[in-house]
Amino acid sequence: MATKYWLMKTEPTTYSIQDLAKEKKKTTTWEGVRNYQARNLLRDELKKGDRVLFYHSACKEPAVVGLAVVDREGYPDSFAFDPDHKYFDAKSKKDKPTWFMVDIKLDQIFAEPVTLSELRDQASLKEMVLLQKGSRLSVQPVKKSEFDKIVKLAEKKSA
DNA sequence: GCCAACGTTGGC
DNA sequence: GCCAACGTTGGC
Repeated sequence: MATKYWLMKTEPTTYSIQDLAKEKKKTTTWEGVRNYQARNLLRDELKKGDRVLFYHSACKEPAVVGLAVVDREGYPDSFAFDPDHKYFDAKSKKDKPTWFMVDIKLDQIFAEPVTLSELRDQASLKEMVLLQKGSRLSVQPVKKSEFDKIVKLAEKKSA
């Protein structure tokens, strides 16, 4: 199976790439996705070894801040089963879970994040899901060419 | 803090 | 099945 490429959004005030770097094995569960389109991707499409652009949203400088790798493929989001947790969802049953999550592992933190406005400046990135009007999918597919371009932009900035 | 865009809910 | 009301996302 060919490696696929994804972009995953997080609000850094909730969970940042620096938080991921502090994790014992630099891995974390990616729980709390409560959107069906994103759920389908987590459940069916993200495969171990797939590459991830780690994106900070709803902050001063929205940007791709680094890279991660899918460490565990989709499995039921157990946070949905905990009535005391903010991600609890009574509709999701253990024998028939509504929501799924993956685990991801840090690959690298960019020395210089690639900002949203820099992404918009690139003609070759015009078709990125992230840049489409009204797009707010928190897990979204990325083309290999887009992924490679962004890694190159990050390298260029920190060179 | 504002507000456009989108997703979900629920009455009918 | 329609659609208005509401809640959320996320850039600015």
